Amino acid sequence: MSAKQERQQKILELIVNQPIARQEELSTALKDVGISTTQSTLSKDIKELGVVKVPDGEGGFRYRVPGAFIGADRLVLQGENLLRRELQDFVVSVDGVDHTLVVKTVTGHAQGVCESIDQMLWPEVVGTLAGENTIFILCRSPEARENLERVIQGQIGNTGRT
Amino acid sequence: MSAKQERQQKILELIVNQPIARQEELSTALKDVGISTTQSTLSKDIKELGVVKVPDGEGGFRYRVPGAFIGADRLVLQGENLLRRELQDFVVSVDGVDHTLVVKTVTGHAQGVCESIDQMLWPEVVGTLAGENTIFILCRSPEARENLERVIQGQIGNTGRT
DNA sequence: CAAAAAAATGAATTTTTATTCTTGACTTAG
DNA sequence: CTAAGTCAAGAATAAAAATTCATTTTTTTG
Repeated sequence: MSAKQERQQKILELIVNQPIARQEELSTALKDVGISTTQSTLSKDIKELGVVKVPDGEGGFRYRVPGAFIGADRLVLQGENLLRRELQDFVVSVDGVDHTLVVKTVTGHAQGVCESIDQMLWPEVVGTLAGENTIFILCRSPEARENLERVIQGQIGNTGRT
Repeated sequence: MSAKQERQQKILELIVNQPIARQEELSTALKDVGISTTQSTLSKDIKELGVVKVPDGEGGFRYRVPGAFIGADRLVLQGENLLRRELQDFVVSVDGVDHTLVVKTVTGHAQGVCESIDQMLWPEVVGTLAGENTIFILCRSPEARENLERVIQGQIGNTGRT
């Protein structure tokens, strides 16, 4: 596991388990765990990981991993993070015409990927249907389809891995 | 409806329907709709609304309303926003001891509020149980309970309304 | 193994966002 | 009606986060 991967993994763990409001704080927390890095790098990590700064309802802020929870001892992905992984790992191709986007996956994974896509509740998505290795995504407009296509293509390319 | 409410409503609409990356952009978009305000005010609105800036997967950012989608023509709340509304509208009292938090609601709404609490996937929550007007929330520790209690109390107080 | 290419990193900087502080409008109690 | 209090808003500022650019490290490939 590369240094980057280790750091990013640790970032997720720290963020899930304690309220961290600023990147500097995160830097300090990482230092306590023996990982020393700069705000600059953390900003990039945070972007790659899809980590997000949310109002905590007490007048402050807190970084959150949208959809990650601690299962039996392991950090389990959900939502955007899960989807990103799925897209990276299982998607074979993305294509589409007019209102409809067609995503092909490794056989057996269309249902799973589709489920995650549904859960994103993208406003531009009207409905989805998955077979064994193909997903149809009906979008509100051809432009919406293009957008979504671009987003998914982006996720596939931009792995955040080493 | 106060000016503030109108503005905040419009902010949600704009953010859901178009990619907005910066508060200045939002300011411009609002101006186009006849609402003129400053970045300063938008920062406060965004915090109150729980709106969040997320990486868009294409190298940029976009503001999102965590869990809001367009139902049949109306903006429908979900997730944090729904929960906030529910807490504001239905919660009667919040109390607790040791690991367990007890939330009382208007009769008939415990299930609904509990559902939203579950969906938040708060790491500090071990499990929940709802009756008709009472929710039990079992937390990982008494401290976690205190935190959660504070968060919920905060939401109840901090209405974001006028 | 060496050279070339790609990726990762941090320092410095720019950009963006949050907050503070002040002012003015509106509300309420006396 | 007026004073005290609350709320909303913006200007200025402080704080935080993103980006650029130069450098180093790692990986790939010949």
